[in-house]
Amino acid sequence: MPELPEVETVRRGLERWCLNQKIFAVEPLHPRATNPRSLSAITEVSGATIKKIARRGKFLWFELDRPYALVAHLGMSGQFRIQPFGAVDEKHLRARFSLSKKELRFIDQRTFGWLAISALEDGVPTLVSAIAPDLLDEKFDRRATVKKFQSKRSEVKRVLLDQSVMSGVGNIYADESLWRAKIHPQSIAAELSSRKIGQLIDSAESVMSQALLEGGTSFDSLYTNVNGESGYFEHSLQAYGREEQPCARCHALIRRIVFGGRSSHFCPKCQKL
DNA sequence: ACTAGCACCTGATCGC
DNA sequence: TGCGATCAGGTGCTAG
Repeated sequence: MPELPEVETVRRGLERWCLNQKIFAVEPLHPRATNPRSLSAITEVSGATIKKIARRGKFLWFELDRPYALVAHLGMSGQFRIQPFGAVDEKHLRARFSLSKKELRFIDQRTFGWLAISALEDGVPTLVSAIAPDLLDEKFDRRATVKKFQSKRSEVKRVLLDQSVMSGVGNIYADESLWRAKIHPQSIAAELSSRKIGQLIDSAESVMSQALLEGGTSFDSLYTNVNGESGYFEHSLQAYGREEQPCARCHALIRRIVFGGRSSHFCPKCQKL
C-alpha cells in the first residue's frame, strides 16, 4: 500500500522521534514479521543506538552503531507508531521496540510487511541492493533509467512498477504518472520515445513530490504516519480510483482495466495506445 | 535472461 | 443476518 511519499513521510516521523535513541528491548510478536532472509532474529538490535533512518524506494532502514542495519518494508498494510509505554496493544501489533521514553511499534494487518537484519555494503543493506535508486535519490540516473525503460518489451505500467528499474512507484502513482504524461498503461515501454519516457519520469516526480507535501495518500486507517494521522493527497488523484468519473482534462470517463493482476485507471481519450 | 502469473495474508464491502 | 465472491496501495518465487 504505501508508496514512496507515504514511506518518506514515515521515515521523517521516525527520524524525528528515534534518532540517537537507544533500543533497550525488542519483542517480536509474529513469526511473519521477520523476513526469512534476515541474518538473525531482530532481537539482535537490543542495545544498539539508532544513528540514521534511510530509505530507498519503499524500503526503510535504521542504521545503527553496528555493521548491519534493521531493514523494514511496510508491504500493503505496515505501520510504524510511536506510543507511550503501557498504551493498549494494537490488534495487529507485530513487534515492539522499547526506546528510552517511548515505544516504537510495528503494526501490520496483512503481514506482507517485514523487518530484517541485513549487512550494509556501501551504505545500502544487502536486502535492498537489487532495488534501483528512486526519483528523490541523488544517485538517481535519469538517462540510465530512460535506457532501462527502452530495453523492456513489456507494458509500460509493469515497467513503472518494476522496482529494479526505478523504485518507489506503486499502483496509485503509476496510474497518476501515466495520466499526467498522457501515456496508455499498456503501451510497450521499448516503443516509447526518450522524450515520452522523460515526460513519464517528470510526471512521477511531480506527482510524488506533491503527495509528499500533503503527507501522502490514504483511503483508510491502513496508512498513517507515526502519529497515526492520515495524509490528504487522495483529493488530488486524477485517475486512480476514479472509474466512470470524468477526466479532469477532457471529461471522457475514466476506465478501469485489469492486467498483471491489478487495476489500472486511465482516460481512454487522453491516453491512447 | 527475461517475463507473466500467482502465492503470500486479513478484512471490508457488495450482491444475493 | 449470513455467506461467498471480490477487492485492496507490494514483493518475490517459479514456470515458461
